[in-house]
Amino acid sequence: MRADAYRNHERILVATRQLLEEKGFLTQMDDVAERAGVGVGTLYRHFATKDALFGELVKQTFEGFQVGMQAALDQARAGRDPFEALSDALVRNSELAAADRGVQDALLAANSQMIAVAQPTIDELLELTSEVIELARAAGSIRADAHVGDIPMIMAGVSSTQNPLIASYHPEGWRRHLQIAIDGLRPLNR
Amino acid sequence: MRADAYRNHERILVATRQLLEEKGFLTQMDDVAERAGVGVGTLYRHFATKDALFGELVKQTFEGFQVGMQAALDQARAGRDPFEALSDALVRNSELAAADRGVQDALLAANSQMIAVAQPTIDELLELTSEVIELARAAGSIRADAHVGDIPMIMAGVSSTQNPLIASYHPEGWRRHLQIAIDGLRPLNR
Amino acid sequence: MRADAYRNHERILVATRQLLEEKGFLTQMDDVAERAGVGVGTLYRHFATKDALFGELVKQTFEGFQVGMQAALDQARAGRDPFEALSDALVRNSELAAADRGVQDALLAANSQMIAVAQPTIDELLELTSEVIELARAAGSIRADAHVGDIPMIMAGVSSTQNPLIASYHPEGWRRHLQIAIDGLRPLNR
Amino acid sequence: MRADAYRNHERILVATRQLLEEKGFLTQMDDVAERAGVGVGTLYRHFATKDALFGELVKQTFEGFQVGMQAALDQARAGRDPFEALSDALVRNSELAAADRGVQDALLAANSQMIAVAQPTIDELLELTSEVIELARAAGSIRADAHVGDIPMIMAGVSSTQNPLIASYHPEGWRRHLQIAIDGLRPLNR
DNA sequence: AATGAATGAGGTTTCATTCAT
DNA sequence: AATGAATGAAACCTCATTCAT
Repeated sequence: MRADAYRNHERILVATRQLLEEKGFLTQMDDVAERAGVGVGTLYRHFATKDALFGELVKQTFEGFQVGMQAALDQARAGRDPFEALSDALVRNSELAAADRGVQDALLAANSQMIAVAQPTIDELLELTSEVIELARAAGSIRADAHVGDIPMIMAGVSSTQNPLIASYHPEGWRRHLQIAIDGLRPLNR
Repeated sequence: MRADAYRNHERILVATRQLLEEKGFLTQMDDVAERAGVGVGTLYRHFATKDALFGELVKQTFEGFQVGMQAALDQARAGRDPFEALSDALVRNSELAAADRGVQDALLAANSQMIAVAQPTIDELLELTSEVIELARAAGSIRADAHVGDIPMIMAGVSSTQNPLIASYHPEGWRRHLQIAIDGLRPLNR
Repeated sequence: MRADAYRNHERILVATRQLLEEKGFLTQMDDVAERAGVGVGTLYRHFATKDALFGELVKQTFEGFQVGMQAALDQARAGRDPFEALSDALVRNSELAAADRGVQDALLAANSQMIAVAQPTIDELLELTSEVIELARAAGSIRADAHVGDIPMIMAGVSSTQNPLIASYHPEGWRRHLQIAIDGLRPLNR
Repeated sequence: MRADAYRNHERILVATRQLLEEKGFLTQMDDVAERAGVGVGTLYRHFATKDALFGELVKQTFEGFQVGMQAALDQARAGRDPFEALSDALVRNSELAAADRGVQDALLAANSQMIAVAQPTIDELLELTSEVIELARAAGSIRADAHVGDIPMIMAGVSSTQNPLIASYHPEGWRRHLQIAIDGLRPLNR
């Protein structure tokens, strides 16, 4: 039964991700249950509330970002130019976000309940990011006034840029936006 | 009677803007009617649907942006450095957006019905922007590969960055984000 | 439209009373709406919550009791023996309660939200009752230690006694119970 | 194994009683299972339905009343004044009821399914009561028209009087109510 | 025999929109 | 032209009961 419960848990998460992609924030609990092939009751056994469910997905997203940022930190420690490592991580994480439009849109409309679920993960991500920026600053390959808070801002910018409405003016244009932001992070006398 | 109708129209718009600021997307038609001091029926006489109402506000926002961009174009034509004029316009328009969080949030979660109302205005704004960028490119004060589509992306990024959730890491940080983006638009060998 | 709204208000109240009688506390809002011939939305426009609706009925019940107790007070002031007047009021009010089983049952299971609606009316009723008891005590026709709190207790007792489950042992037996309680209120050396 | 099952049975009953006291009729089967330290499945193995479980508690309550009434009968047969014995039994049983508010409240809102479980016990109790009243009537220490059905009515009255909502006007007031009812049962020329 | 995950009908309440007055 | 009462399709969530392990 443990195996069954685990399977259901996964199916629920997958179903939610799909529906968020298809129908956006209008996704309903009953739909999720149906798509996952479970009863609503089961859905609520796994996630006590709609916010808890959406929050879990947001958390998973940030866990994905964490992996990318951790890799950047590892590379920087191993001798690679920290700014290059950071740039790559931002591109990779933006690709994740682009492939995960549904959750990104949910995040845009997130309320504090949803965020609360992911907060610890977010904090860890910021901690990692902080270290990478520190290394880049020490190496002189980033603006002297770079600040960890710049990164969520850039990511939020890129994400909003991936929104279909904006993207229609420039498909895949988020890559440019990110490039512009990355270039803007370089030392001014580059 | 015409004056009365006009007054109601204005009051509805003002009420919606206020409520969007206060309660965000949870704003309801009944709330709007009450705040505007009219019946729901009257509200629906002025705006056939919720999307039409919110769309009108979005349109007004872009009309505000138009004013700023027109000024930039006028200045550039009068001899000012086009990139400087553009930068100023972006800052001014971002300030407008910051002062109008409610509508911005609605815009972020907008659906195509809402956008449709503002589409002509958006197109005009892009046309103006295009001309400014052309002048800047001719003057060599902007990246050679600058593209009109970069601007809505940057504005979307700044706006998402003004969202309270992101802003909490960096209040007024959107100014930095914008600065980074502007710096990223400069020619690489600046 | 005001007339229509009033009619609906009344129909809702009547429908609720009927259903409370038929199905007891299991009565549902949808049922009430259907029976009243209105949409659920209309039901909720008139009563913001289930408790508010049930509470209104409870309040009406106590208003009925008030009429009876006021009559007793008037009679006592006009020279009738206050204890006789009180007894009659208790009998009359118990008859009302018997004819209103549904609301009585709801009252038994009432929560504080429901009671809150009727509280002012209850307080007024107790005030009236207090005055009657005072007159009876002055006239020496009631136990010297009679207390206003005795009356709600007796009424609660009679009401629970009208419950079908208990009543099955003694239909109309509540009259006896009330008689016993009234006799118990007389001065001991009667 | 038999011992285990018995222990579970008891724990379930104790848990239900506690929860009925704490949360009243909002008590849920899951709550009961958790408090009892068993799974819901086990709970349902012991009691086929919620009504069966609550009914069992009601039955236990009446078994307690039986003990008191049996003692009264024994005393009356042994020569004590039957009315005095009856009064004492009523007081003792009311004290039991007061100490067991949860079950009493459930009883007040009971449906026929719940009652069915306790019916045989109730019948036995009434039989005992009948005999005591007969003795009292023979001794002339009770109203000539006393009837066994008077007793459940009085007990129902006292119980409803112990309800927190009513009791708030007169804490421990049920003792008075009972006293008034007992006095009302006395021969009129006492 | 025990467990607890799963079920899903059903409960209350909301809110964009319509329509009688 | 204005009003606001009415509508009813959902939305979220609960909980007694079943059933696979």
